[in-house]
Amino acid sequence: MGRGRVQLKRIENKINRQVTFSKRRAGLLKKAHEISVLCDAEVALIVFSHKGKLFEYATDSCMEKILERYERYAYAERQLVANDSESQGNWTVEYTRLKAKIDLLQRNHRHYMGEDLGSMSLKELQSLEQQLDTALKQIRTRREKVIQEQNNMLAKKIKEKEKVAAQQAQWEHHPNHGVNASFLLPQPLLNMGGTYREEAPEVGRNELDLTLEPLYSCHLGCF
Amino acid sequence: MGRGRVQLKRIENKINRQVTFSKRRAGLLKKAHEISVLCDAEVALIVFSHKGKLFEYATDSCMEKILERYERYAYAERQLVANDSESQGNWTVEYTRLKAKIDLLQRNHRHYMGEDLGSMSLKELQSLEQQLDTALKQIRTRREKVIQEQNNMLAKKIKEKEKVAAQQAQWEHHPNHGVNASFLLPQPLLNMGGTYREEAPEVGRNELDLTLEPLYSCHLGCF
DNA sequence: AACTATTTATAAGA
DNA sequence: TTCTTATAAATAGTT
Repeated sequence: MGRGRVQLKRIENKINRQVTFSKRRAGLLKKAHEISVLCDAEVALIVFSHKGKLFEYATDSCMEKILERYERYAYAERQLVANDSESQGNWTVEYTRLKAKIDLLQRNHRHYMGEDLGSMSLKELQSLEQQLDTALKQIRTRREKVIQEQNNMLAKKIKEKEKVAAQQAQWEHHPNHGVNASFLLPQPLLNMGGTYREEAPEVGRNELDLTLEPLYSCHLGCF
Repeated sequence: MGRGRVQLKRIENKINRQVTFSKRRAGLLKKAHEISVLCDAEVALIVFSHKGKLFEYATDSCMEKILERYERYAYAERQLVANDSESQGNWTVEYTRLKAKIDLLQRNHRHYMGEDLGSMSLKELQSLEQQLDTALKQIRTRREKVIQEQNNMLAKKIKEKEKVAAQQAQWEHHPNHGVNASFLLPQPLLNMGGTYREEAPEVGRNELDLTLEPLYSCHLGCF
Protein backbone atom coordinates (compact mmCIF):
# COMPACT_ATOMS: atom_id res chain seq x y z
CA MET A 1 0.00 0.00 0.00
CA GLY A 2 2.39 2.58 -1.09
CA ARG A 3 4.72 3.46 -3.79
CA GLY A 4 6.68 0.29 -3.70
CA ARG A 5 5.87 -3.32 -3.13
CA VAL A 6 6.99 -4.37 0.31
CA GLN A 7 8.81 -7.56 1.26
CA LEU A 8 7.79 -9.32 4.41
CA LYS A 9 11.10 -9.05 6.19
CA ARG A 10 12.54 -6.88 8.90
CA ILE A 11 13.20 -3.33 7.74
CA GLU A 12 16.89 -2.89 8.39
CA ASN A 13 16.97 0.89 8.12
CA LYS A 14 16.24 2.10 11.62
CA ILE A 15 14.52 5.37 10.71
CA ASN A 16 12.45 3.67 8.10
CA ARG A 17 11.43 0.97 10.51
CA GLN A 18 10.38 3.48 13.12
CA VAL A 19 8.30 5.44 10.64
CA THR A 20 6.66 2.34 9.26
CA PHE A 21 5.97 1.17 12.78
CA SER A 22 4.18 4.40 13.65
CA LYS A 23 2.06 4.30 10.54
CA ARG A 24 1.19 0.64 10.65
CA ARG A 25 0.55 0.71 14.35
CA ALA A 26 -2.05 3.43 13.84
CA GLY A 27 -3.61 1.43 11.02
CA LEU A 28 -3.66 -1.76 13.02
CA LEU A 29 -5.30 -0.16 16.05
CA LYS A 30 -7.85 1.47 13.80
CA LYS A 31 -8.71 -1.81 12.12
CA ALA A 32 -8.93 -3.58 15.44
CA HIS A 33 -11.44 -1.01 16.59
CA GLU A 34 -13.38 -1.22 13.34
CA ILE A 35 -13.86 -4.98 13.36
CA SER A 36 -14.84 -4.73 16.99
CA VAL A 37 -17.60 -2.23 16.26
CA LEU A 38 -18.71 -3.46 12.86
CA CYS A 39 -18.83 -7.13 13.72
CA ASP A 40 -19.61 -6.95 17.40
CA ALA A 41 -16.41 -8.79 18.23
CA GLU A 42 -14.26 -8.59 21.32
CA VAL A 43 -10.74 -7.60 20.45
CA ALA A 44 -7.57 -7.25 22.47
CA LEU A 45 -4.44 -5.99 20.79
CA ILE A 46 -1.10 -5.58 22.44
CA VAL A 47 1.91 -4.19 20.63
CA PHE A 48 5.39 -3.76 22.02
CA SER A 49 7.68 -1.70 19.84
CA HIS A 50 11.21 -2.86 19.19
CA LYS A 51 12.25 -0.39 21.89
CA GLY A 52 9.80 -1.91 24.35
CA LYS A 53 7.11 0.73 24.34
CA LEU A 54 3.59 -0.56 24.86
CA PHE A 55 0.58 0.20 22.70
CA GLU A 56 -2.74 -1.43 23.22
CA TYR A 57 -6.33 -1.61 22.13
CA ALA A 58 -9.17 -3.41 23.83
CA THR A 59 -12.86 -3.48 23.07
CA ASP A 60 -14.66 -1.33 25.64
CA SER A 61 -11.25 -0.48 27.11
CA CYS A 62 -11.43 -3.63 29.12
CA MET A 63 -8.23 -5.48 28.46
CA GLU A 64 -8.26 -7.50 31.65
CA LYS A 65 -11.66 -8.97 30.98
CA ILE A 66 -10.68 -10.09 27.51
CA LEU A 67 -7.39 -11.55 28.67
CA GLU A 68 -9.21 -13.46 31.35
CA ARG A 69 -11.64 -14.79 28.84
CA TYR A 70 -8.72 -15.79 26.68
CA GLU A 71 -7.00 -17.58 29.53
CA ARG A 72 -10.16 -19.46 30.30
CA TYR A 73 -10.46 -20.43 26.69
CA ALA A 74 -6.96 -21.25 25.70
CA TYR A 75 -5.08 -22.29 28.79
CA ALA A 76 -7.28 -24.82 30.44
CA GLU A 77 -4.51 -27.27 31.11
CA ARG A 78 -1.95 -24.82 32.34
CA GLN A 79 -0.44 -25.85 35.61
CA LEU A 80 0.37 -23.56 38.44
CA VAL A 81 4.08 -23.51 39.02
CA ALA A 82 4.97 -22.51 42.52
CA ASN A 83 6.69 -19.16 42.53
CA ASP A 84 10.00 -18.62 44.27
CA SER A 85 8.48 -16.11 46.64
CA GLU A 86 6.07 -18.72 47.94
CA SER A 87 8.28 -20.02 50.67
CA GLN A 88 5.67 -20.08 53.39
CA GLY A 89 4.70 -23.74 53.34
CA ASN A 90 1.18 -23.57 54.71
CA TRP A 91 0.20 -20.62 52.60
CA THR A 92 1.47 -22.38 49.56
CA VAL A 93 -0.64 -25.42 50.27
CA GLU A 94 -3.69 -23.32 50.91
CA TYR A 95 -3.01 -21.30 47.83
CA THR A 96 -2.69 -24.39 45.68
CA ARG A 97 -6.01 -25.62 47.01
CA LEU A 98 -7.77 -22.43 46.05
CA LYS A 99 -6.12 -22.44 42.70
CA ALA A 100 -7.16 -26.03 42.08
CA LYS A 101 -10.69 -25.18 43.00
CA ILE A 102 -10.77 -22.25 40.62
CA ASP A 103 -9.31 -24.40 37.86
CA LEU A 104 -11.99 -26.98 38.39
CA LEU A 105 -14.75 -24.40 38.37
CA GLN A 106 -13.40 -22.80 35.23
CA ARG A 107 -13.00 -26.10 33.44
CA ASN A 108 -16.52 -27.02 34.37
CA HIS A 109 -17.76 -23.64 33.25
CA ARG A 110 -16.22 -24.16 29.84
CA HIS A 111 -18.08 -27.42 29.52
CA TYR A 112 -21.27 -25.61 30.34
CA MET A 113 -20.48 -23.21 27.54
CA GLY A 114 -20.04 -26.09 25.12
CA GLU A 115 -16.31 -25.60 24.94
CA ASP A 116 -13.46 -28.03 25.51
CA LEU A 117 -15.62 -31.07 24.99
CA GLY A 118 -12.85 -33.16 23.50
CA SER A 119 -11.90 -34.82 26.76
CA MET A 120 -15.39 -35.86 27.73
CA SER A 121 -16.72 -39.38 27.49
CA LEU A 122 -20.02 -40.24 25.90
CA LYS A 123 -21.61 -40.73 29.28
CA GLU A 124 -20.35 -37.39 30.51
CA LEU A 125 -21.61 -35.69 27.39
CA GLN A 126 -25.03 -37.21 27.82
CA SER A 127 -25.14 -36.17 31.43
CA LEU A 128 -24.05 -32.64 30.57
CA GLU A 129 -26.60 -32.41 27.81
CA GLN A 130 -29.36 -33.51 30.11
CA GLN A 131 -28.24 -31.01 32.73
CA LEU A 132 -28.19 -28.16 30.25
CA ASP A 133 -31.53 -29.17 28.85
CA THR A 134 -33.03 -29.01 32.31
CA ALA A 135 -31.35 -25.70 33.02
CA LEU A 136 -32.62 -24.27 29.79
CA LYS A 137 -36.17 -25.23 30.62
CA GLN A 138 -35.90 -23.59 34.03
CA ILE A 139 -34.41 -20.46 32.52
CA ARG A 140 -37.17 -20.23 29.94
CA THR A 141 -39.81 -20.66 32.58
CA ARG A 142 -38.16 -17.97 34.66
CA ARG A 143 -37.89 -15.62 31.70
CA GLU A 144 -41.54 -15.97 30.90
CA LYS A 145 -42.38 -15.34 34.51
CA VAL A 146 -40.26 -12.18 34.55
CA ILE A 147 -41.91 -10.97 31.38
CA GLN A 148 -45.33 -11.68 32.80
CA GLU A 149 -44.48 -9.77 35.96
CA GLN A 150 -43.26 -6.79 34.00
CA ASN A 151 -46.35 -6.99 31.89
CA ASN A 152 -48.62 -7.02 34.90
CA MET A 153 -46.76 -4.14 36.47
CA LEU A 154 -47.05 -2.04 33.33
CA ALA A 155 -50.72 -2.88 32.99
CA LYS A 156 -51.24 -1.77 36.57
CA LYS A 157 -49.46 1.52 35.96
CA ILE A 158 -51.58 2.15 32.93
CA LYS A 159 -54.76 1.51 34.82
CA GLU A 160 -53.67 3.99 37.46
CA LYS A 161 -52.97 6.55 34.80
CA GLU A 162 -56.37 5.93 33.29
CA LYS A 163 -57.96 6.41 36.65
CA VAL A 164 -56.11 9.68 37.21
CA ALA A 165 -57.03 10.82 33.75
CA ALA A 166 -60.64 9.95 34.31
CA GLN A 167 -60.66 11.80 37.60
CA GLN A 168 -59.07 14.85 36.02
CA ALA A 169 -61.62 14.81 33.28
CA GLN A 170 -64.38 14.64 35.87
CA TRP A 171 -62.92 17.35 38.09
CA GLU A 172 -62.25 19.77 35.33
CA HIS A 173 -65.59 19.18 33.60
CA HIS A 174 -63.70 19.28 30.38
CA PRO A 175 -64.04 15.82 28.86
CA ASN A 176 -61.51 16.56 26.13
CA HIS A 177 -58.72 17.80 28.37
CA GLY A 178 -58.00 14.50 30.01
CA VAL A 179 -55.30 12.14 28.88
CA ASN A 180 -56.47 10.07 25.98
CA ALA A 181 -55.68 6.61 27.21
CA SER A 182 -56.93 4.66 24.24
CA PHE A 183 -53.40 3.74 23.22
CA LEU A 184 -52.75 2.47 26.72
CA LEU A 185 -55.34 -0.25 26.65
CA PRO A 186 -54.22 -3.41 28.44
CA GLN A 187 -52.79 -5.74 25.86
CA PRO A 188 -49.69 -7.90 25.48
CA LEU A 189 -46.92 -5.44 26.20
CA LEU A 190 -43.95 -7.68 25.86
CA ASN A 191 -43.52 -10.64 23.60
CA MET A 192 -43.75 -13.98 25.28
CA GLY A 193 -42.51 -16.01 22.38
CA GLY A 194 -39.08 -17.38 21.72
CA THR A 195 -38.11 -14.97 19.00
CA TYR A 196 -36.14 -12.54 21.09
CA ARG A 197 -32.95 -13.43 19.32
CA GLU A 198 -33.93 -11.62 16.19
CA GLU A 199 -35.40 -8.77 18.14
CA ALA A 200 -32.57 -8.27 20.56
CA PRO A 201 -29.44 -9.13 18.63
CA GLU A 202 -27.45 -6.73 20.73
CA VAL A 203 -27.59 -8.97 23.77
CA GLY A 204 -24.07 -10.14 24.41
CA ARG A 205 -22.88 -13.41 25.84
CA ASN A 206 -23.34 -14.16 29.45
CA GLU A 207 -20.01 -13.49 30.90
CA LEU A 208 -18.36 -13.33 34.22
CA ASP A 209 -16.75 -10.14 35.19
CA LEU A 210 -13.89 -11.59 37.09
CA THR A 211 -11.89 -8.44 37.10
CA LEU A 212 -9.85 -8.49 40.20
CA GLU A 213 -6.86 -6.43 41.00
CA PRO A 214 -4.00 -8.62 39.83
CA LEU A 215 -1.79 -7.51 42.65
CA TYR A 216 0.03 -10.80 42.54
CA SER A 217 -0.32 -11.95 39.01
CA CYS A 218 3.21 -13.27 39.28
CA HIS A 219 2.03 -15.73 41.89
CA LEU A 220 -1.19 -16.59 40.15
CA GLY A 221 -0.31 -17.05 36.56
CA CYS A 222 -3.71 -18.49 35.99
CA PHE A 223 -6.25 -15.78 35.56
CA MET B 1 -12.02 -0.21 0.95
CA GLY B 2 -14.84 -1.45 -1.05
CA ARG B 3 -17.70 -0.39 -3.18
CA GLY B 4 -19.40 1.64 -0.56
CA ARG B 5 -18.22 3.85 2.21
CA VAL B 6 -18.75 2.09 5.47
CA GLN B 7 -20.17 3.59 8.64
CA LEU B 8 -18.46 2.75 11.87
CA LYS B 9 -21.41 1.08 13.47
CA ARG B 10 -22.52 -2.45 14.11
CA ILE B 11 -23.61 -4.24 10.94
CA GLU B 12 -27.15 -5.28 11.69
CA ASN B 13 -27.51 -7.83 8.90
CA LYS B 14 -26.31 -11.08 10.40
CA ILE B 15 -24.98 -12.64 7.21
CA ASN B 16 -23.25 -9.46 6.21
CA ARG B 17 -21.68 -9.12 9.62
CA GLN B 18 -20.36 -12.66 9.54
CA VAL B 19 -18.85 -12.20 6.08
CA THR B 20 -17.28 -8.90 6.98
CA PHE B 21 -15.93 -10.44 10.14
CA SER B 22 -14.23 -13.22 8.23
CA LYS B 23 -12.66 -10.84 5.76
CA ARG B 24 -11.53 -8.25 8.23
CA ARG B 25 -10.30 -10.82 10.67
CA ALA B 26 -8.02 -12.24 8.01
CA GLY B 27 -6.83 -8.74 7.18
CA LEU B 28 -6.24 -7.85 10.79
CA LEU B 29 -4.25 -10.99 11.53
CA LYS B 30 -2.19 -10.43 8.42
CA LYS B 31 -1.41 -6.87 9.37
CA ALA B 32 -0.54 -7.88 12.89
CA HIS B 33 1.93 -10.36 11.49
CA GLU B 34 3.34 -7.84 9.05
CA ILE B 35 4.07 -5.12 11.58
CA SER B 36 5.58 -7.75 13.79
CA VAL B 37 8.02 -8.87 11.10
CA LEU B 38 8.67 -5.57 9.37
CA CYS B 39 9.18 -3.52 12.49
CA ASP B 40 10.51 -6.16 14.82
CA ALA B 41 7.63 -5.60 17.22
CA GLU B 42 5.99 -8.01 19.59
CA VAL B 43 2.29 -8.35 18.89
CA ALA B 44 -0.52 -10.20 20.59
CA LEU B 45 -3.97 -10.14 19.05
CA ILE B 46 -7.03 -11.82 20.49
CA VAL B 47 -10.37 -11.76 18.74
CA PHE B 48 -13.60 -13.29 19.98
CA SER B 49 -16.33 -13.39 17.38
CA HIS B 50 -19.85 -12.38 18.30
CA LYS B 51 -20.56 -16.08 18.63
CA GLY B 52 -17.67 -16.54 21.01
CA LYS B 53 -15.18 -18.24 18.74
CA LEU B 54 -11.57 -17.41 19.44
CA PHE B 55 -9.01 -16.24 16.91
CA GLU B 56 -5.54 -15.20 17.87
CA TYR B 57 -2.18 -14.09 16.65
CA ALA B 58 1.00 -13.81 18.64
CA THR B 59 4.51 -13.01 17.52
CA ASP B 60 6.53 -16.23 17.55
CA SER B 61 3.36 -18.06 18.58
CA CYS B 62 4.09 -17.13 22.12
CA MET B 63 0.93 -15.53 23.43
CA GLU B 64 1.60 -16.32 27.02
CA LYS B 65 4.94 -14.59 27.09
CA ILE B 66 3.48 -11.43 25.62
CA LEU B 67 0.53 -11.42 27.97
CA GLU B 68 2.86 -11.81 30.89
CA ARG B 69 4.94 -8.95 29.62
CA TYR B 70 1.80 -6.92 29.31
CA GLU B 71 0.72 -7.69 32.82
CA ARG B 72 4.13 -6.70 34.12
CA TYR B 73 4.00 -3.52 32.14
CA ALA B 74 0.44 -2.50 32.79
CA TYR B 75 0.44 -3.28 36.46
CA ALA B 76 3.93 -2.34 37.41
CA GLU B 77 2.74 0.51 39.57
CA ARG B 78 0.28 -1.50 41.55
CA GLN B 79 2.81 -4.23 42.09
CA LEU B 80 5.30 -1.68 43.38
CA VAL B 81 2.78 -0.34 45.84
CA ALA B 82 1.87 -3.82 46.95
CA ASN B 83 5.46 -4.85 47.47
CA ASP B 84 5.90 -2.11 50.00
CA SER B 85 3.46 -3.71 52.38
CA GLU B 86 4.27 -6.59 54.66
CA SER B 87 3.78 -10.03 53.16
CA GLN B 88 1.43 -11.24 55.89
CA GLY B 89 -1.13 -8.59 55.07
CA ASN B 90 -0.75 -9.21 51.38
CA TRP B 91 -1.60 -12.82 51.74
CA THR B 92 -4.85 -11.85 53.34
CA VAL B 93 -5.62 -9.54 50.46
CA GLU B 94 -4.67 -12.21 48.00
CA TYR B 95 -6.82 -14.65 49.86
CA THR B 96 -9.82 -12.39 49.68
CA ARG B 97 -9.35 -12.01 45.96
CA LEU B 98 -9.31 -15.74 45.37
CA LYS B 99 -12.30 -16.18 47.61
CA ALA B 100 -14.24 -13.56 45.70
CA LYS B 101 -13.36 -15.21 42.45
CA ILE B 102 -14.55 -18.59 43.63
CA ASP B 103 -17.78 -17.06 44.86
CA LEU B 104 -18.35 -15.51 41.49
CA LEU B 105 -17.63 -18.73 39.64
CA GLN B 106 -19.94 -20.69 41.87
CA ARG B 107 -22.73 -18.18 41.52
CA ASN B 108 -22.30 -18.28 37.78
CA HIS B 109 -22.28 -22.04 37.79
CA ARG B 110 -25.59 -22.12 39.60
CA HIS B 111 -27.03 -19.91 36.90
CA TYR B 112 -25.79 -22.33 34.29
CA MET B 113 -27.62 -25.07 36.13
CA GLY B 114 -30.82 -23.07 36.01
CA GLU B 115 -30.67 -22.30 39.71
CA ASP B 116 -30.76 -19.02 41.59
CA LEU B 117 -32.33 -17.18 38.70
CA GLY B 118 -34.33 -14.83 40.89
CA SER B 119 -31.77 -12.06 40.81
CA MET B 120 -31.33 -12.02 37.07
CA SER B 121 -32.79 -9.39 34.79
CA LEU B 122 -34.72 -10.19 31.66
CA LYS B 123 -31.78 -9.27 29.52
CA GLU B 124 -29.44 -11.46 31.52
CA LEU B 125 -31.88 -14.34 31.29
CA GLN B 126 -32.12 -13.97 27.54
CA SER B 127 -28.38 -13.86 27.23
CA LEU B 128 -27.99 -16.93 29.42
CA GLU B 129 -30.63 -18.78 27.47
CA GLN B 130 -28.90 -18.02 24.22
CA GLN B 131 -25.57 -19.12 25.65
CA LEU B 132 -26.97 -22.40 26.90
CA ASP B 133 -28.75 -23.01 23.65
CA THR B 134 -25.49 -22.63 21.76
CA ALA B 135 -23.68 -24.84 24.25
CA LEU B 136 -26.32 -27.51 23.95
CA LYS B 137 -25.96 -27.57 20.19
CA GLN B 138 -22.21 -27.95 20.45
CA ILE B 139 -22.57 -30.72 23.00
CA ARG B 140 -25.05 -32.61 20.84
CA THR B 141 -22.78 -32.32 17.85
CA ARG B 142 -19.89 -33.60 19.90
CA ARG B 143 -21.93 -36.49 21.29
CA GLU B 144 -22.94 -37.61 17.84
CA LYS B 145 -19.37 -37.47 16.73
CA VAL B 146 -18.24 -39.59 19.68
CA ILE B 147 -20.97 -42.13 18.99
CA GLN B 148 -20.00 -42.28 15.33
CA GLU B 149 -16.37 -42.84 16.24
CA GLN B 150 -17.25 -45.67 18.61
CA ASN B 151 -19.50 -47.13 15.97
CA ASN B 152 -16.75 -47.09 13.39
CA MET B 153 -14.30 -48.63 15.80
CA LEU B 154 -16.66 -51.46 16.68
CA ALA B 155 -17.45 -52.12 13.05
CA LYS B 156 -13.75 -52.39 12.37
CA LYS B 157 -13.25 -54.89 15.18
CA ILE B 158 -16.09 -57.01 13.91
CA LYS B 159 -14.67 -57.11 10.44
CA GLU B 160 -11.38 -58.32 11.85
CA LYS B 161 -13.15 -61.03 13.79
CA GLU B 162 -14.99 -62.14 10.70
CA LYS B 163 -11.76 -62.38 8.84
CA VAL B 164 -10.22 -64.53 11.58
CA ALA B 165 -13.29 -66.72 11.70
CA ALA B 166 -13.22 -67.23 7.95
CA GLN B 167 -9.57 -68.20 8.07
CA GLN B 168 -10.17 -70.66 10.88
CA ALA B 169 -13.02 -72.24 8.98
CA GLN B 170 -10.78 -72.68 5.98
CA TRP B 171 -7.87 -74.13 7.96
CA GLU B 172 -9.88 -76.66 9.89
CA HIS B 173 -11.92 -77.88 6.88
CA HIS B 174 -14.87 -77.97 9.23
CA PRO B 175 -17.25 -75.32 7.98
CA ASN B 176 -19.55 -75.69 11.00
CA HIS B 177 -16.83 -75.42 13.64
CA GLY B 178 -15.93 -71.84 12.88
CA VAL B 179 -17.44 -68.88 14.64
CA ASN B 180 -20.86 -68.12 13.30
CA ALA B 181 -20.48 -64.44 12.53
CA SER B 182 -23.95 -63.81 11.18
CA PHE B 183 -24.95 -61.90 14.30
CA LEU B 184 -21.88 -59.71 13.92
CA LEU B 185 -22.83 -58.26 10.58
CA PRO B 186 -21.96 -54.59 10.27
CA GLN B 187 -25.00 -52.58 11.17
CA PRO B 188 -25.78 -49.56 13.30
CA LEU B 189 -24.49 -50.57 16.67
CA LEU B 190 -25.37 -47.52 18.66
CA ASN B 191 -28.35 -45.33 18.20
CA MET B 192 -27.63 -41.89 16.85
CA GLY B 193 -30.98 -40.40 17.75
CA GLY B 194 -31.97 -38.33 20.70
CA THR B 195 -33.58 -41.03 22.77
CA TYR B 196 -30.70 -41.80 25.07
CA ARG B 197 -32.50 -40.22 27.99
CA GLU B 198 -34.85 -43.15 28.23
CA GLU B 199 -32.03 -45.61 27.83
CA ALA B 200 -29.68 -44.10 30.35
CA PRO B 201 -31.89 -42.81 33.13
CA GLU B 202 -29.34 -43.81 35.70
CA VAL B 203 -26.91 -41.13 34.62
CA GLY B 204 -26.65 -38.66 37.44
CA ARG B 205 -26.20 -34.92 37.33
CA ASN B 206 -22.94 -33.46 36.24
CA GLU B 207 -21.53 -32.24 39.45
CA LEU B 208 -18.31 -30.90 40.77
CA ASP B 209 -16.73 -32.55 43.71
CA LEU B 210 -15.26 -29.52 45.31
CA THR B 211 -14.57 -31.13 48.60
CA LEU B 212 -11.30 -29.76 49.81
CA GLU B 213 -9.72 -30.00 53.22
CA PRO B 214 -10.55 -26.72 54.94
CA LEU B 215 -7.13 -26.34 56.43
CA TYR B 216 -7.60 -22.67 57.03
CA SER B 217 -11.32 -22.32 57.28
CA CYS B 218 -10.80 -19.72 59.96
CA HIS B 219 -9.36 -17.46 57.33
CA LEU B 220 -11.76 -18.44 54.62
CA GLY B 221 -15.17 -18.71 56.17
CA CYS B 222 -16.59 -19.42 52.77
CA PHE B 223 -16.49 -23.08 51.94
C1' DA C 1 -15.70 -18.73 -3.04
C1' DA C 2 -14.50 -15.33 -6.86
C1' DC C 3 -14.73 -10.93 -8.83
C1' DT C 4 -14.14 -5.96 -9.17
C1' DA C 5 -15.10 -1.18 -8.32
C1' DT C 6 -13.81 1.59 -4.76
C1' DT C 7 -12.00 3.01 -0.63
C1' DT C 8 -8.24 2.84 2.50
C1' DA C 9 -3.55 2.29 3.98
C1' DT C 10 0.84 3.47 3.41
C1' DA C 11 5.90 3.89 1.13
C1' DA C 12 8.43 7.23 -0.45
C1' DG C 13 9.26 11.90 -1.16
C1' DA C 14 9.00 16.80 0.40
C1' DT D 1 7.62 14.98 12.64
C1' DT D 2 3.92 15.91 9.48
C1' DC D 3 1.91 16.45 4.85
C1' DT D 4 1.42 14.93 0.21
C1' DT D 5 0.83 11.76 -3.34
C1' DA D 6 1.29 7.70 -6.15
C1' DT D 7 0.37 3.23 -5.66
C1' DA D 8 -0.45 -1.21 -3.30
C1' DA D 9 -3.78 -3.53 -0.52
C1' DA D 10 -8.06 -4.32 1.56
C1' DT D 11 -12.60 -4.96 1.14
C1' DA D 12 -18.05 -3.95 0.27
C1' DG D 13 -21.14 -5.26 -2.67
C1' DT D 14 -22.04 -8.40 -6.30
C1' DT D 15 -22.23 -12.86 -8.85
